[in-house]
Amino acid sequence: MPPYDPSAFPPFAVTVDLVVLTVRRHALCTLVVRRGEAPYKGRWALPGGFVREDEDLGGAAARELVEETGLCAHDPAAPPPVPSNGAHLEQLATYGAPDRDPRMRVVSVAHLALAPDLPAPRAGGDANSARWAPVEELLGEELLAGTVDAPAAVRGADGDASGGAGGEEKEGGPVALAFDHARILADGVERARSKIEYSSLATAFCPPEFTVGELRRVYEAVWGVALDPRNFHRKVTGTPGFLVPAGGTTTRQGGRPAQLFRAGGATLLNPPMLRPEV
Amino acid sequence: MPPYDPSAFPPFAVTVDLVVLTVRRHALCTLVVRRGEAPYKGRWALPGGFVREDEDLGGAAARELVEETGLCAHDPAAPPPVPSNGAHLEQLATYGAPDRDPRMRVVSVAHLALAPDLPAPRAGGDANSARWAPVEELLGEELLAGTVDAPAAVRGADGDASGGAGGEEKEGGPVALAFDHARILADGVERARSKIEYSSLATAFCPPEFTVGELRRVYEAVWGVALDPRNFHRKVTGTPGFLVPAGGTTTRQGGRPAQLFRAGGATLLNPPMLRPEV
DNA sequence: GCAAAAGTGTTCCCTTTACACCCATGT
DNA sequence: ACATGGGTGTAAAGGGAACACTTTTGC
Repeated sequence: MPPYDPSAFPPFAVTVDLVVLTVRRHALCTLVVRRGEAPYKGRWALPGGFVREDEDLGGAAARELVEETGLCAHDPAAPPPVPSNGAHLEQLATYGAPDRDPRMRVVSVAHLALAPDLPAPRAGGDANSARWAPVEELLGEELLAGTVDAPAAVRGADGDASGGAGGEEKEGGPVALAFDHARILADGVERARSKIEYSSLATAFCPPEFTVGELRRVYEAVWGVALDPRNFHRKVTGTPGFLVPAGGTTTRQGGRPAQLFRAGGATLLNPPMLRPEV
Repeated sequence: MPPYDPSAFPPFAVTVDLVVLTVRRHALCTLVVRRGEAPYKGRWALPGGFVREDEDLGGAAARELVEETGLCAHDPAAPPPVPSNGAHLEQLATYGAPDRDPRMRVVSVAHLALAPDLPAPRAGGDANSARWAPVEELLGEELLAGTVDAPAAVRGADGDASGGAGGEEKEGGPVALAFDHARILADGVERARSKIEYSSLATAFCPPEFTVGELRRVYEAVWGVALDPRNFHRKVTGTPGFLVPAGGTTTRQGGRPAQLFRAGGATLLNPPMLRPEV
């Protein structure tokens, strides 16, 4: 191993990118911001920014999350600074292909955040430069692709980088995310989909007090399947420590009043919730 | 987001560190190298090195793996350059606390490699500066600690960094790994332990052809439990695509000749192998 | 009354588990 | 013969899937 002579290793810029997921109107959505500069000017991108000189990676992600959404995440690795607001934040993966940013060598440590339904994003005061986009809109069939090859949209984006094609995009059509953010988003969605199987993470999508039906609709939105309400109810209420009754009831979903619950202390779900085939 | 002016962001050094796991004599072992320089001079550390200017993160990890072990990893993300030798390589997590290296700001992208039992490590030709160490020796009860707080050994290592305490270590006693490598190793071991539950990853610890009993002993070594040989046999041979008969038999374990198998194409094990409680 | 959502009970079936038992080799 | 590990059979217990049915609200 060479000594740490500054000329002995190449300097990198290190950033954090955020996959912030939430469930809105029965659909899994992610926060995207519109780029104001080249490359990929005018394209949607995941929020993110540079890691500061004296900042931990998780701290940088938590800071970006607050800046973009006002959410205070509950990061178990960094308890002192941030008051928990119920949101979940964890490291996802790191992306560092040499050509992922045409300007320079950037390594991005992507983080995954799960948040309850929020009113509206605010990106530095500019309202219409940030939005909650359904992931299905951003990732067509790419989600089904394995980790073997880069998704087609990313390869295409590389081709016309900073060109005219990415000028202004209309809502409704399929949008291609900037950089390799489609890959990052797909990885984040897959992480969330698999992790709610065996953990209590799905409660991070819910408000502090929620009903069993609301929790079930989270699973249905994230997995894109329909679950049997009766078996689901038995499963989650029968797992000790998973849900604790909050005391009240609500009829905000219509029908018979439903008991309100809070997330219990149990973080692992054993045996896991089974995701139906196809 | 500020423009990519080199003065607008702090420069980082980016390294890859490797958690190379193997099973030797019924024990889960990892590859460690002895540090020849301060800080932590004389202490054991995970192998690793700088990411080069034009190199992918996975490529850097594969290069380090070859340099340290001669293994050619099968990285599904980078098929063209490296011929597969059966070893498994995947990204683990990224560690970037500001003070994790006292000399400068270093972000390390840790990777996890699983390898079959190898004859002996060679670290740049220096034989006794690298060894396979049982993970139980390197991590006492820390494995049971959650991700909440840093393990005690790491905090202690920070205290007497580059001091006299780490001069020469005898074999047999508990050793404290350099930097935050105890945390990285613990995370890697936990990843391996959980991932063999629901994937065919345990076959990466075996030679190309292996018996059901040998595969079972891998599970037993990684999990540290005893499994019922009969039920294990039924489970793995009954899962379609998991194992394919190689045609021959062997008596290298003694007793009745056992059928030889290869790893099948099935990469996911469903339903998963259940890890016994405690 | 009727629709809608919340819960409960019950049956069937598949998997896991535990263990009795037999098989094929080395010494 | 006997120890050792490989492999099959079988019965009991547990959990998931499917679904009939009751409960409690709003309209």
